[in-house]
Amino acid sequence: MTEQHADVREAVKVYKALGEPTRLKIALLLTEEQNLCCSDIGSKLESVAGSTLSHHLKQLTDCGLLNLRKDGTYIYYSVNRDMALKYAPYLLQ
Amino acid sequence: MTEQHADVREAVKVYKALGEPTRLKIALLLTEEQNLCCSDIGSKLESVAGSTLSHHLKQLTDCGLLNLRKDGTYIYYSVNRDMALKYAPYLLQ
DNA sequence: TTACTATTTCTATATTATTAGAAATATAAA
DNA sequence: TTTATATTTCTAATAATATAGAAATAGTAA
Repeated sequence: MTEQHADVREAVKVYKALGEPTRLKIALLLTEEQNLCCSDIGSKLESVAGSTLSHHLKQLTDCGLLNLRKDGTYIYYSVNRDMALKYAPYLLQ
Repeated sequence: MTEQHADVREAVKVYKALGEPTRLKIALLLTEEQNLCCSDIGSKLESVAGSTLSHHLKQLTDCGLLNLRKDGTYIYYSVNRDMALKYAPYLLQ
């Protein structure tokens, strides 16, 4: 394992996050339209419970792929383009 | 979901394959040194049973990330650079 | 305060994934 | 043929993940 792969653990987290259809769709939604909140995203997917969505969004933010901005009761999510470029530029196509 | 994301299912398979430490390490090993066989790879990882390794290699080839070339009882694996470039150029760094 | 909306946390369940031993298959070499 | 090595498949146990309902938390607005 070379120096440049010292971040294998981070990469695993990112790829694990993207290796699930709902989460990959969320990431793609957010590259098409930044700053969506949890309920916006929920309305663009078919039948995902709020608690499930929250779980997925946490995983995507925990690995660094999504940034969030709180505004009142809303949380707006956007894609961290540096992370996407590094690990999965496919998202940005 | 746009046209260019019609391959979401493929992407999920690729990212699921990379979202596991042993498999990511295998992919990284193979970008550093192409054409390793199953037992070569096994000897470069700590204590992974042959059956487990076989399972991981199958997942990596099934999603298209690895190519294989059979030679006698040996199977030599290499990274499919087009797939890596498309989904995870991080591997090739 | 009360009511309402957004999101998270708790909890439980169901599904999927990882792992490896044992047996099977395949090829090569003695 | 026998032996040895490489790899896969079968099987089962264990661990991890996805899911959603219910309850909790937090902010906003009436």
